Amino acid sequence: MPRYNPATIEPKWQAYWEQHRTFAAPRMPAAGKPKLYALDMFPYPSGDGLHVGHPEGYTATDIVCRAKRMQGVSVVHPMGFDAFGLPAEEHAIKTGEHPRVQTEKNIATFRRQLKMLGFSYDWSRELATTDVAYFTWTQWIFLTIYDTWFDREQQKGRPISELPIPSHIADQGAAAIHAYQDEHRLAYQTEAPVNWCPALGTVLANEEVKDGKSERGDHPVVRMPLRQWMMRITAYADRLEKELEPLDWPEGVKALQRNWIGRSLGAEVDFAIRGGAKLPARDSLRVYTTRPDTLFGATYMVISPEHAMVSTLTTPEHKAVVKAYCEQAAMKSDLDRTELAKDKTGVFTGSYAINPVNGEAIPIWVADYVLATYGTGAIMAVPAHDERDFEFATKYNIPIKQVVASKDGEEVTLPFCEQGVAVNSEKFDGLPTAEFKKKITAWLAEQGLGREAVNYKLRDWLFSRQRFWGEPFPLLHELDAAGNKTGRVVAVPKESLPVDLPHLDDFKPHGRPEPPLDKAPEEWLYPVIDGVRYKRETNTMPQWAGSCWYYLRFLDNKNSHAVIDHEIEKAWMPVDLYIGGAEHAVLHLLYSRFWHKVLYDRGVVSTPEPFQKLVNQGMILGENGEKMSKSRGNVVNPDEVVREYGADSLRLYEMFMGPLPDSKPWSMEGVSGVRNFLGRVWRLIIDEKADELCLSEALVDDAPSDEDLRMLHATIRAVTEDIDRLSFNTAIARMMEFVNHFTRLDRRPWACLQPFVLLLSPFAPHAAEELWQVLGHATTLAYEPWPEYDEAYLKSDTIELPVQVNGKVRGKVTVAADADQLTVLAVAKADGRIAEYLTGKKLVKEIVVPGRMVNFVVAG
RNA sequence: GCCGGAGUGGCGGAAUGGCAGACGCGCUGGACUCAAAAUCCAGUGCCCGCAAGGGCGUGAGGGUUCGACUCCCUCCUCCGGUACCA
Repeated sequence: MPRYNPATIEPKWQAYWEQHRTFAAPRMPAAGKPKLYALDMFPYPSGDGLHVGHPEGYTATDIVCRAKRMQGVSVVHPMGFDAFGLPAEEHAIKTGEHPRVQTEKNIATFRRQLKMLGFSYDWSRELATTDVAYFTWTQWIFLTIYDTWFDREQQKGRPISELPIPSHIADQGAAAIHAYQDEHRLAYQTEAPVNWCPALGTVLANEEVKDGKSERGDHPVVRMPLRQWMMRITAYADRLEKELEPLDWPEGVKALQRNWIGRSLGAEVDFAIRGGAKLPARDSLRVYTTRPDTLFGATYMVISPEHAMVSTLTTPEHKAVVKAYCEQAAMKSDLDRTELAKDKTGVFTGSYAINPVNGEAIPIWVADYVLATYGTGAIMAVPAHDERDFEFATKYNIPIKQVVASKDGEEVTLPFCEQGVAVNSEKFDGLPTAEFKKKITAWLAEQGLGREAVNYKLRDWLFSRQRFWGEPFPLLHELDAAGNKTGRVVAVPKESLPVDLPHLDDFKPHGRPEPPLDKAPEEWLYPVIDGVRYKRETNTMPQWAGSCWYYLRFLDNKNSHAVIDHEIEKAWMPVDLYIGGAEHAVLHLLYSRFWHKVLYDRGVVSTPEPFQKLVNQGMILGENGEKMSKSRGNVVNPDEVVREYGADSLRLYEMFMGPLPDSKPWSMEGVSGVRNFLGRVWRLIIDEKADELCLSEALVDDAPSDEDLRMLHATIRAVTEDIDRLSFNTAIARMMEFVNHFTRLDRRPWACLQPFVLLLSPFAPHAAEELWQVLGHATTLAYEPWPEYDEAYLKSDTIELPVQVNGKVRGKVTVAADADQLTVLAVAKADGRIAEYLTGKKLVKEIVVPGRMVNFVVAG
């Protein structure tokens, strides 16, 4: 009867924890105690339910939280749902059911599954990004960002009311001032291309488009510009890069972020224009280059098809060709312009630019290998020292002029893109690249022809979506008497939030590229305030919005007066441990950091960074070593694992598979292995053959032997340290050794087994609680003091040392643990086999590593 | 191409300058049983050997060191990310 049966004990303890609110975290960390904010990346509640990948990171944080509570730390460990998302909206389009219905269902499934796994979340802090009470504050933060401009001098976001207004603007009156402010806000409007699918009557996300066709239905998709909201994340590029440095994050993730931000240092150079039909002499073309030292090798210029000067630079005889080329380029998607079109194309404009360093006239081309959105959208092309320019110049027979030679004077094959020394560069010849860059940049600056410049790969963040199921923007567009937008945008006052989603009769696309909220009822869409008629903003926010700041709301999720209470924020932030998938290494973390920095600048939060320590769990692969997916048929369902083996086994197995950050394949036999371990733990303490649940007869009051104590204290130390290192697989291995040792004994000292149950409890909390109860305790072990180890028990009187001869182990000797080196050497030499190896040889060197080994180096 | 991570028994993995393979799976043998399951005990890198013992061995090659899975150099393979950013 009393076999280890997770199916009964797991629900029992889950109910106990819930009833006793065992894991409710205090509003503020306990005074005088250290705090721990341990956070899981909250899941998107998909219709498929929990995946076995989810509990991996969740178990890791849970183990840390449970151990830390027992170590007297104030712990907050919340969970919630990133619940906006496309699938619910698609379901709504198909069925007419409100996306909220499907979303709530999915959340209920996720919640049930998470509870089934026994995580010690404080469920009273639960939130979903789709809760109106939550997105009220998402909208509040949006308005704060909207109300902020970035002061470059102070490198800080400031209220728009503090934006200095130039007098020539102020002179033009209120409308001009308003427009000027709008240009400087961190949230601003622009025209940006979207993927419009006429057949589906909707705008598609990039990932919904495959080869210019819709993924669903394979209908043609066209790119068309649409009014969109952007976030000026580029203003924070420098800080986002620099403030990454001190964070305790994986180096790989930091590198990814740095790379994504892509800061580069170079120079802007102005090339005067010559030969254009109607060009005044002062006109010039500005380029950005990271290699100003190659200026003497510039043999042509390229502007992107979207460059503002395309038409002015095109001479009449080239007009038709250039126009055709630009139109064609506009049709291409980003993908077509990069991957699919490795072959470079371009057309000559008919104009020439004057190279400022040598006065040479060089042709200006239009080519789509130059991006409008990077640098100035124009380049000086140096085919000898740039692969792309080399390819282009070769194709169009443009001269290639070498201006950098290798440092060692060896011949180089062009294009030569490394650093070297200058040649064919007049008075600069012989200068090493780095030095030349500095000199020429200074010279250009002196001449007023250029200046040092920094550029970023990072682009501003396209923040609007043409979707229903997202947070509405709390913004109004003023309308004139004719019902047209005046261009003036007004924020909904923060006191009037939330702006809830309107009722729609159905969710079918209305067939226009404008967002679905354009279908909203008049009374929602056209509010009248103080006699002025407005149209609401109908774009909605992207899924990122809700996940950008949820870590703050967890700390004060019921607050109806503020995003978060200051005192609470100060006391709990930052997040001390953040665990989640590597797929969020760039965007989620970057966006979140950006919002956090704005909130920091605006005094809402007190730390410059939200996440102090970050860990990415590895991917769990299918039994065949491939990525788990329905199509591969190798998906493991956590419900089934729990039914068959129990939640404790699932938790333990996922931690035992290997190091947390590694990818590792699933193995049901492995699950069965840890299930077996839990059975052994059970039998260590419980009499399985008795009719009633009672302690094993082997459990006795005997004083533990030295060996028992050594095992216990070694286990305490290893498990404690391994939890701190997040090295859960080795912690479990050490507990298995403990169990192997004591299983062999038919008299098992109580004094050793009881602390062991506490060590096990963060990993297999249900089994541990049950054992703890059988051991005679009336309440949960969740706050029992964590066992401490005593060095004294770890020491042994004698130790066995391997003895090497020339680095090969040839014997072992036993010596007193505190034996000095001479004694150790003497004992080692006296050993029969070692003596054999030493006789007749010349002893060159003797090495003793105290407590580790002895090595004799012999010759001859 | 570039950036990041990883290559160790039949398998998952351990050891971050000091006995390679902890722990688990699998496999083999034994105990218990009428038998099986369950459980418990023992063994298990490869090669030679009855054994004692010896040789080989951490993707490949080189180097540093008394000693290298671990540090350095060159290269190969796999996984993940990214790609005309001038």
